[in-house]
Amino acid sequence: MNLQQFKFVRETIRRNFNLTEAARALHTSQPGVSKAIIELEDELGLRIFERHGKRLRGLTRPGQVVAQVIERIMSEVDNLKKVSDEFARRDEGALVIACTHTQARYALPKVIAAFRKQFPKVHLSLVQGSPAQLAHMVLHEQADIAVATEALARTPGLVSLPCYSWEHVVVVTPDHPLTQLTSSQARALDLATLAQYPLVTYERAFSGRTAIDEVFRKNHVEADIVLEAIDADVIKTYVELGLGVGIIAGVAYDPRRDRGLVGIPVGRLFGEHTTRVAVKAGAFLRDYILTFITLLAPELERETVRESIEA
Amino acid sequence: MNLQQFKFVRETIRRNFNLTEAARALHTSQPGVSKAIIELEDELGLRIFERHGKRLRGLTRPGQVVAQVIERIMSEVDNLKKVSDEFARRDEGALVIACTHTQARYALPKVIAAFRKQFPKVHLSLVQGSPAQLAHMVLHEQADIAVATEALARTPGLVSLPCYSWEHVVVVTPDHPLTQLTSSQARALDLATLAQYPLVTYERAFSGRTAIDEVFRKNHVEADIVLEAIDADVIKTYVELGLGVGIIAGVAYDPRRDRGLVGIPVGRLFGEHTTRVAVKAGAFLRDYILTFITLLAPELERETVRESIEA
DNA sequence: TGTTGTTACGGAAAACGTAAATATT
DNA sequence: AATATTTACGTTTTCCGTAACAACA
Repeated sequence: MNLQQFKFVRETIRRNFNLTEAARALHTSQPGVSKAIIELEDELGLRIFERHGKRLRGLTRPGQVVAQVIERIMSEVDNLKKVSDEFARRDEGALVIACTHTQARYALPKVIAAFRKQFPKVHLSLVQGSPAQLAHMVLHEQADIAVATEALARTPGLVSLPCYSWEHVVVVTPDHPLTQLTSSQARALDLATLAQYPLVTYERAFSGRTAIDEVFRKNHVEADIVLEAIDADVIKTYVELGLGVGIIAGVAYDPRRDRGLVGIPVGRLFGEHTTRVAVKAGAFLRDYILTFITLLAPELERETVRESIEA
Repeated sequence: MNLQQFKFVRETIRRNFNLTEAARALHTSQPGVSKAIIELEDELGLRIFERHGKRLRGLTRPGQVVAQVIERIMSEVDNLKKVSDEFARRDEGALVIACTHTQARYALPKVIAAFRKQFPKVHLSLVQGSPAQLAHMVLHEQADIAVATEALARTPGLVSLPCYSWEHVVVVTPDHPLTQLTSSQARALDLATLAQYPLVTYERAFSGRTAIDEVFRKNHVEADIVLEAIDADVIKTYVELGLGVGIIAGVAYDPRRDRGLVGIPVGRLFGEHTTRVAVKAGAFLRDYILTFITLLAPELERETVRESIEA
């Protein structure tokens, strides 16, 4: 039994039971992978892979259990590497942040600026995707942390912590009838009034869109969503074009920068949303990642974060 | 990086940083162990062990973290072996039960009889000790499960589940004044009455002795405990000798077998106690171990047990 | 001075890549 | 026929034990 065998098994599963691809991915020969796996199977006295003749097709029942354990072992081995990196070069390394457009464009800039000042040697990457994709990236160690409002909290295998809360805001062109509302009317802006206009907002699965739909549904108001986009910049562009009334995340509207638009605060009409940061459960957190999280969520104590992740 | 190195590091720590002993325990040469560890340290780019000249003295700060991760890795590797055993010979193997005397003598016989019928090929061992020792045995994989009333629930690293509840019973010789109580008086047998007599009961740390002390203390009654023992058989023997009044676990008194004694039920005078079964957190549970636990605690669902342990 | 850890060295074992054979789609 | 896996085999590397050396207590 050795780590090499585990690595081969893991990669073979990841490459859809194709030994050739697994071997290529690991820069080694295909027969070597085959042999190592067979030797492991022999040592354990069971078949890990289901074979149709010579083709690997999937995992046997014991194989499923073995694969789970191997996955955990390799994840700990990865942790070992991270630990050594951490002690060798405390303030150097890479940080891959998986986030939605909203986070990348509106919420993270300040945090990242502060982080860069503290850890100038850490190489930063921002990768974007849908919340479900972000969760997947962290789970598969393609990203260190994910920042989003949806999906993270209910993804098994992830540990997520609350960062900050926000509400939606309605944006319209300066000549739009809704701008004529008195401020007290605006505060009470109701769904029925809003639903008189065509709406432009987020795609399903982004930035509280599910909550928006839910609110309309619960109040039996039919909303006419003429355009969906995954980011507020696109939404704002089409609102400026007069396509309809925009509903975007509050953080995405800045009166100084968005001169062509008027923001109408709607309070918690569409609920209060909590953006969360997620990391892989059981992952070793390098010091600068911990720092990044505390910058993101200043309310959280450093030790609280570490404990929640390790538990 | 390889499993061999991990094994060496783990064993060296366990043998108090004595490479020579570690090598002996692993049936290999001492220079080999030394070299492997140094190579691992070089690869990780850090010293795991604190060295005074050439002597290993302890773990460095990074070493502590590394050791933790290695411990987890090796524990998963052990799981892998158990998994293969499980699938190779579902109903063969060994089951080491660590328990207190009370459990071994009074609670387990029925369970073990039932278990043997179901898994005749499993080799059973009963090892006894104080609850703290039992916890230690399971934690260090010298035993598969521990059964006891004390200590298990609050030992970190263990997962414990409730089996059954019991109360204490007072035992006296047939000619003892307490036998003259009417049954209604007996039901209300109070501490003050009891404390008029010398008492014989369990040692600290056994079978709810802490609860007994607590009850006397809280009620400001001075108890005269003339003899302490770790098991009910000893206690009963001395009660028969007339040394005093015995307080033992309810399961340990059987009117048919204990002819020389009279049992006086005292209800929950000394509290209600829950015997628990504990296994090491994260350990892979072989099928027959799971069965044994469900025999011990018939109230628990099989899947509930598995889930509590894996979580 | 006895005990413990590291370095040096050489034979044995295993790891791994190439080539060939075999099975699958 | 093309793709994929296993077997065979030989080279290269790593492993591991003995012996010698070095440093503690």
